[in-house]
Amino acid sequence: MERSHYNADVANVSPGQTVTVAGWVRKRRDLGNLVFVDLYDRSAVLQVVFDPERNPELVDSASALTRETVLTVRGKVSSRPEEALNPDMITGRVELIADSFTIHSTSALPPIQMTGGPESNEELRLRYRYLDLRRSEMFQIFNVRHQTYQYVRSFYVENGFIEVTTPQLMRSTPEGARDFLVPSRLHFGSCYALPQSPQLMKQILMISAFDRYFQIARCFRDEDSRADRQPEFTQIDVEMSFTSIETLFAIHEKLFAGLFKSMLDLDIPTPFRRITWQNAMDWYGSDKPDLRFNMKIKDVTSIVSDSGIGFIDSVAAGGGVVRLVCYPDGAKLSRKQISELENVAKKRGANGMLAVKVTDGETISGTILEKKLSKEKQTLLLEVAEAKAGDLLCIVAGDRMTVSEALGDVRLEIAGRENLKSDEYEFVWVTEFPLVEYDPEDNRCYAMHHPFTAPMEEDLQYLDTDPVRCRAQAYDLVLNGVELGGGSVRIHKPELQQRMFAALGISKELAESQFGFFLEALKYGTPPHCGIAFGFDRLIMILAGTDNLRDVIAFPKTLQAVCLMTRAPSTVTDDQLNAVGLQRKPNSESSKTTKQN
RNA sequence: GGGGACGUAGUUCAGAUUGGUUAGAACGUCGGCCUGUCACGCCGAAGGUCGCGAGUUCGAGUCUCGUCGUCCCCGCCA
Repeated sequence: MERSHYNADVANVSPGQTVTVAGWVRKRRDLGNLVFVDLYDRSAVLQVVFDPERNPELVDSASALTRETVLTVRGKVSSRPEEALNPDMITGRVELIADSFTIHSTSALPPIQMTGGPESNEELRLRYRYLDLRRSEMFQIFNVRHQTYQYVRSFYVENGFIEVTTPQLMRSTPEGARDFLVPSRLHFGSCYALPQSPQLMKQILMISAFDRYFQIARCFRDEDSRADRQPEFTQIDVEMSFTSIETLFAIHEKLFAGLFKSMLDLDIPTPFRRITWQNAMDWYGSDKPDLRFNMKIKDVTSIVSDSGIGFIDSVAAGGGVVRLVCYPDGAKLSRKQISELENVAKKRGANGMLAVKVTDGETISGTILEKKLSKEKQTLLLEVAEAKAGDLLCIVAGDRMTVSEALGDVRLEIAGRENLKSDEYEFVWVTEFPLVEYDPEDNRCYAMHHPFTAPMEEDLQYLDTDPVRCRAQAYDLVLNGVELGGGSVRIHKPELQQRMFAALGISKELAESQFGFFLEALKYGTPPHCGIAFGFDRLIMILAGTDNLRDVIAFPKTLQAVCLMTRAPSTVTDDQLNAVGLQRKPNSESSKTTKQN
């Protein structure tokens, strides 16, 4: 008895026909002699009827059909009586009159909530992931994921990209995230590293004349997890030769507009907006601005300085800035609510936040600003802030970066509280990222994107003397405050690559020993190329409408990077360790690991 | 590495401020009844190391300390 139809398809079968369906029992409703069984498969729920007038010999045995029993049922499709139609079910106009059924296996009582009611807690869901994934909500998410794989693949194929699989066992390289190491039996004491991304391999494919490459690649980073970060994740990885940022942007605008049309039936306008990194920081206090609402940060340094307000004057004298966001109708806030808002700013490093109520369109009240600032300057301040009566000005003073980031968080907090975010999907390219970042602890610069990113032509002059001043030909694609992906034009000349390493304080010797193979490759005719990579899991989160990254990964890890279903990672035997030349260290760290197993 | 929240029947939660009889509810499970249910209904029953371990106390789900686990944030994540 093999399945002839998925449950959902039975809705379209004409009554009287015999079908065979298979699935799991969701629920049995025993009305005495009349028994209904909800059978579900990945497509839908179908009501199976055991009726003493129509299949008397089966009614008794239907009592065995408890929750999550697996069975195949053959029966006749029947139209439901008028009064028994169920418009909430795909199959609600029909039901299956069972002729015979086979129980394949029964189920222990499921330890998680399978349907209806409040969802079980995530710890249990992850431990019993196979049951969790059996829930239709979860299947829907993975169907979205599946369709997105297919859409993305065919899009790149249609646009002349070739899919190449790059190795999972790679060479460990310095810079960037911590590597997951894979010790080797054949090379006693040596380790492979799992790729943080296929970065160097895809550039090398450009050197190999592949011209347009893509891959849906697995990546691994041994760093602490977050709500939107897993140690193991998937990215759409792309590289292109002999082309421009303009073309790369255009192709990917087409990809995302098409994908969102296909998946969500949404018309995303193209081209996407663009904003430089500096403007994103100044206006939105973030390198991944959420443009679903406006509320730009405004600079008022020149208006409020020299007003005899101590902390402001000293900030301005020290080269700092005074900036604000205007909280629409925020004057209504209680002292406590304002203090909570101030804490948001403080958490991001601000020393404090001045909250100023706008009494009418022209004056402010309740703070030192009212006393110290002239009428004209108050009016000017409100003009710049674009404030109206009843608004609240949230003012922060300090160095430019701290103020931006603090107000960026305040801006998001206000939008969250007041529900200011529209339902739109606001894509934006953030461009001209800084090339490097100075790290005072290590007294050196680190690449903001990665060390193979090309500086902007006009900033090349600063590369050797003042690299922090260089902007990079690097870009991110941001959607509603989520970083979807990022990329850059790469360095394709060995000399420039050497200068870049020097700017990062990486000696010739170190560069040679760590990236020698790549520097060598660059010598053999490297085309100009650029690329980008997108976080596939985050994209699925948005398409599936979930805010939990673990929901879009079939078998995810917890924040502690543990798989609750398999209990990975586990300790291994001394024999296994010996084989690869490793020895257990008898300290508290290793005994901690032992306890988990 | 640091900060915060949580952990009580199979599940979701109350009970914790103010320590005190036998730790409750709903859903689920099991048994009985029920021929058009689809959150079926009605009657009944079972089901608890209160995460774990110490401590304070005559007495701890409740207070203290430690520990384990999950989540969220900072650091970290080119």
